[in-house]
Amino acid sequence: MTKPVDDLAPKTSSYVLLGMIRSGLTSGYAIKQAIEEMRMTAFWATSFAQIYPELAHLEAKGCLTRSDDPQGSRARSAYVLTERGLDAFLRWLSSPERPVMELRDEGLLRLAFADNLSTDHQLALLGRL
Amino acid sequence: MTKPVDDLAPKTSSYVLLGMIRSGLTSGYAIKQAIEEMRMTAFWATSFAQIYPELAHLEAKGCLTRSDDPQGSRARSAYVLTERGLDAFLRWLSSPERPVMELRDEGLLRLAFADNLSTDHQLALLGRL
DNA sequence: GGTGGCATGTAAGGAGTTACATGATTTA
DNA sequence: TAAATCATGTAACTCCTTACATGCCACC
Repeated sequence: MTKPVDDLAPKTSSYVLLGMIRSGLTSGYAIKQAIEEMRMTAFWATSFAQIYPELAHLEAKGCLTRSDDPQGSRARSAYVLTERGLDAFLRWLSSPERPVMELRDEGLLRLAFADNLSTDHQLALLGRL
Repeated sequence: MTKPVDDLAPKTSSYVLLGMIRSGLTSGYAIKQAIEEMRMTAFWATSFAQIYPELAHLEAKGCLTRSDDPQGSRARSAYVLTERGLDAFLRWLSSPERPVMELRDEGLLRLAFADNLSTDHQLALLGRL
């Protein structure tokens, strides 16, 4: 038995990378830029410290192929999807499982405890939301 | 120089506990229940594995005082705020810093990549949001 | 010559999760 | 008597963050 494709990229952040590469972005740096430019950070933030190790990991799992893509004498990597990678990505996209939806809102949390403050401090708190 | 009160409870989840105890809840179990009943999980989730160690930590820092509060022969702990604890809580509540607001929405993420699917799969995806 | 952008990465640690473990009490 | 609820906790792990480190290149 071969392992099911689902195991190749267990965490959602992996699929962000697969999807971005599928969209034609080739380097980690370009992916990070795109995530910010299209304001994907609003509902799925990432960092370089996540992206680069995860690209290596996805390559090791056979979801990506890496190649050198130097700009002059400045090194750059270019990634493309393998068939396995594309397959994993598309399976995730059309997976019937309920998608994760998590919110952490410190403003609402403070609001929930606002009865501990005086009226003017409560107003100030609302202003900071 | 004594340490500033802000250092006593650096993470937001600590203040949830301080606030709940301030509201008159005494045990970790009761706090967890209340968080779920008032649907605070919608914007700030927690678990027992977070609550119990953190209560011990806040006690060690001098923000809480613990006492035995058995129910029959079933053990239970009761916590109350110390002056330091109350002080830390109120400072957090009226802190001028921008409150943290983080969203992780896998549904929106999939939507952002929906152009990789056929029309009927796209519709199915919308149905799963 | 310095600042800012391009490009890739590592180290250390914090915050939170799931799963497990235990035992008493209440309710069906 | 079995299941649900009350009550507390630990172990192992994952994910993610901040801070750091390096070096090239273009522009002013």
